[in-house]
Amino acid sequence: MKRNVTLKDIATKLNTSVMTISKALNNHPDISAKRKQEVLELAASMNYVPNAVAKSLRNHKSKFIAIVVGDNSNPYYARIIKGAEETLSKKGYLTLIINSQEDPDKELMLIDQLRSVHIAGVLLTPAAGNIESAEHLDKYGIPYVLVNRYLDKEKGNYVVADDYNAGYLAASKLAMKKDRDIFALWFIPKVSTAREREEGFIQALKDNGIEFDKSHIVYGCVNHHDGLRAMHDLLDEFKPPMSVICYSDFIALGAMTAIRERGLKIPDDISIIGIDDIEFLDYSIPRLSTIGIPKFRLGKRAAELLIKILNKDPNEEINFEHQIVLATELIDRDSV
Amino acid sequence: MKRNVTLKDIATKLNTSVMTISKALNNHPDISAKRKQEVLELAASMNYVPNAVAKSLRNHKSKFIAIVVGDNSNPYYARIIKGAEETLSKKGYLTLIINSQEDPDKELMLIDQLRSVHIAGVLLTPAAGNIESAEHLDKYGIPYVLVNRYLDKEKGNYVVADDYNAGYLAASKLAMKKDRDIFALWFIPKVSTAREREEGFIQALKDNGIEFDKSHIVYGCVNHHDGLRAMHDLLDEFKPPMSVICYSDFIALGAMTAIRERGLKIPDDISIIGIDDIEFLDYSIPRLSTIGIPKFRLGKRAAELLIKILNKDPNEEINFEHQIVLATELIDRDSV
DNA sequence: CTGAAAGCGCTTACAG
DNA sequence: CTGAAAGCGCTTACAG
Repeated sequence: MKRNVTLKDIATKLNTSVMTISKALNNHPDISAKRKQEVLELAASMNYVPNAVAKSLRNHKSKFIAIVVGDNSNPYYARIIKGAEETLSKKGYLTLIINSQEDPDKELMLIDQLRSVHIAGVLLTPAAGNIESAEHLDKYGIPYVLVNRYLDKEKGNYVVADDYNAGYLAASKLAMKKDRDIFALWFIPKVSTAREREEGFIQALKDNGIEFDKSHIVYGCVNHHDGLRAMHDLLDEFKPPMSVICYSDFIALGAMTAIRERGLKIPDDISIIGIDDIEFLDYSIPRLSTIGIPKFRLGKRAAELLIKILNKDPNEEINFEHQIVLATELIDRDSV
Repeated sequence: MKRNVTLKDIATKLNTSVMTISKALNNHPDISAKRKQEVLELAASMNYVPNAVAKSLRNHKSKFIAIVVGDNSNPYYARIIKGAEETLSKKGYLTLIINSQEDPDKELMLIDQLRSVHIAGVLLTPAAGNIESAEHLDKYGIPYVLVNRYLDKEKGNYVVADDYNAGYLAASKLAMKKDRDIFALWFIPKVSTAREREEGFIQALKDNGIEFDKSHIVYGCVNHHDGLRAMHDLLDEFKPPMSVICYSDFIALGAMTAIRERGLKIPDDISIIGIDDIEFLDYSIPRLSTIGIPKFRLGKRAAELLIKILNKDPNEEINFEHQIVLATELIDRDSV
């Protein structure tokens, strides 16, 4: 690694002090216009870049922001990350990506590792509803914003989608098919998105005069493989016509495959709806009806909120909290 | 941000010097076992974490590695990132994610920004064949490994897939359908993957006694939207039956949609094959035949190579280069 | 085996 | 407007 140009190098060339250079470069008022001009030009010609590490050591803060998700290659998280990265990068922050693999222990370990790097802040999607990571961040005074999932609906800073409404809209759509029983392929109930979506869909059914049979919900579906298996299990036990509401598009994708493998037709035999609006499922056959979750904006808004918190006047008395809930919408295609 | 525990805090409690603490914590030989034990216990009980920023300033190196890609939310890159992150994280490195948006200017700017943070190394997928970013990294002495695309086949450190073979395999498969002309929906030729895949497919056709008509290749397809539009254009001009080789699965996805919109059948009217093996296309109808690119391993191997370079003995005379090419394979499904 | 000195590159507070 | 001093937390020599 070659040595970078430092303030001292510039000062030496100009026969002046490091302080003068620092002031010129940082728009300090106590500097003559002439000096400033001179310094700026030389610095540029020498390809000077400030040493962020030294700054960080001196100021106890950095330009690093970590985003913690289950898996960056899950298209859902990938879009959230993109939204966050774009905003952060524009504001001069660098984005650290941390995959928790939905493992609370791993997540906690990684969060602790962040303590050592003067991280400016964290965007956190808590693994499996894990509350400890957030507690550690609080304990060490690292600012953070929860994204996608909240831990306590009434507390802290978070940006989530209106998951209750997502569940409500999905079930309302299915409720229109009066001739079929309703089943649900679901995620792990510990997570806020799973609980909210479930409450929403049960309420929607109630509002449509349908009492949901609690034994018709299959928990523990994480990915499309689970959706496939769970749908087959369902079809072993129950007969079409039926309706299926899926916690996620990926689960729906697996379920659709199972339905096809059984030689059944969508939506003739089985109506199915997903949630998330994963882009490429617009290309499935039939095109999957789903609920749009603004993934990119989830990341973007969370990043904006975090930056706002970081720039907050430290003398400001009110320790404000922001609980932002983004709207969700029905994307009605051909599977219901 | 609360103040973290420092060496000095520990030293004060133990009535000794900072140096002794540092030595105890870093397995320095010059320290008594008793002292060491004592320090280790106290440090743990005080929740001490070393200040990586101070270390970095002192040692001129950090634990940050940046991965530069076009778009982290593209499933192709997302898997490469995952492979890299997993390896880096295991070795104690933190992964910075940088989206170039395939814009060479933006990429260059971001790379320059990395100079300021004592970055340990970079994994680079050069935007649109941009050579400047790599030159800057060379200039500033920042170690890097190219991933997915190379700049000069004979030079530098890179990990790529055998794209020539990918093109060769895809075209060989299509060549079996003797009754139809072959067309290609392609990416930008500046990029090594595009050139290699093209050379491979043309050679395969030659080996099958087919002279490829150069006017049958449509360049400039980046995503599925382009694939859709390009396929429609093709169908305006040419009549099925025909075969289409697509630079990527995403382009193929768009093309398949266009074909469906025209009321044509795959593979009866049109044979189509992709490259990349994007996971969910296993669920398309019909299931897309494609060429498997080991995306995860691309990221993993590149990360491993970079770490090897970083840990290389600086006195070692030979400045070794590694040009790693990972095998690709036909994934034969139902679209040809 | 222990520790005082110097320095990584920068900025804050202060003196001139 | 200019600059000498001190310090952020650590480690590399080096002296005892």
